[in-house]
Amino acid sequence: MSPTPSLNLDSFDRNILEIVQRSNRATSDQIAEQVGLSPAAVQRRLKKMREHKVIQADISVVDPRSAGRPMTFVVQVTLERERADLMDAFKKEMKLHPAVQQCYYVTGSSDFILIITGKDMEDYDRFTREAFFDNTNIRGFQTNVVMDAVKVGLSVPLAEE
Amino acid sequence: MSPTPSLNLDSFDRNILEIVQRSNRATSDQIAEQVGLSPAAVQRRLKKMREHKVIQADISVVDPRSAGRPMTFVVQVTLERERADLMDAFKKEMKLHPAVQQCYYVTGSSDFILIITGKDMEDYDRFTREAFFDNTNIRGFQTNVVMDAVKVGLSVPLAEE
DNA sequence: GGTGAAAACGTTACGAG
DNA sequence: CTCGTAACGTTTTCACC
Repeated sequence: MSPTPSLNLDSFDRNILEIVQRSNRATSDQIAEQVGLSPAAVQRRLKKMREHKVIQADISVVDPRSAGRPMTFVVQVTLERERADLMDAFKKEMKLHPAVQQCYYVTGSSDFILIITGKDMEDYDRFTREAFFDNTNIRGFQTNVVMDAVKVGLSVPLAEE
Repeated sequence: MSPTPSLNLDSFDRNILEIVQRSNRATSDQIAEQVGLSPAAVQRRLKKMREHKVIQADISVVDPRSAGRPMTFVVQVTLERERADLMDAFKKEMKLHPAVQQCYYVTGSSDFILIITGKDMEDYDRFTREAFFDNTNIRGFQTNVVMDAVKVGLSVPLAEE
């Protein structure tokens, strides 16, 4: 369940990660200079970290507005029954649905928290019908409209320890 | 307020974005073949989209577990007063705090929704003290512990229109 | 881990549509 | 204004130390 790729990261690796998770278009030369290694060593480490899935992906971040999806919603979903098979079906549906940007299965007041993007309210309304109305296992959901995406990112701090 | 860089994207651009937001390490040759353009044309379009901030960033996604931050929390924060200056201060604090991966200012039952990463519960507890306890403007907060990050990403669908 | 040569890649100038 | 082709400079990759 937790195939954490145990690859021991030293402080060189962490410094490299700190840079590429801000910009993976930095050249090995630039990175090498900042971390105090040769360009080839930087590349070897990056290759290893990609192989071991320490670096999970290398992506371009697209402006949602340019993509014609200026609205973001945070949705809390509560299920009727927490049956494993029904939950798996729900997870699968969320993974496949293009409007779902993020989906977390959580403890607490609700069962799932979703981050949804859409063109407008009507678009969101359509999503809720498709995803929730047909699903008899959904007890209810609560929507928060995002007015300001104060901070958005996937970067993780790598400091201490 | 909304400096959407009006750069009209045609279907070539959208196809290119669709590829690079999954993997920006695809070479121009690979992209060119898939979209039906020459490698140079692909590069030119990518350059333009980066200049116009249609592509906001190019990043490596680091596995939080490898980074020593295996836990994720979704936090709903309610403010005491919605005063502009206090809110701006809170936003600024969230932007700066390394544990805060995402922060949304929302309408609805709560005022802010945060995605927090941490090493363990103790780590999270420390965060709440730092960020919330000292802040007299915070009425309360509710925590959801993430058991399964079903879907995580920043990709936006680019279909229709 | 470093070095250097070879291969792959991105960049740019040019002519054409 | 944008394409494709081709020459050019840069970056990555790989064998070797």
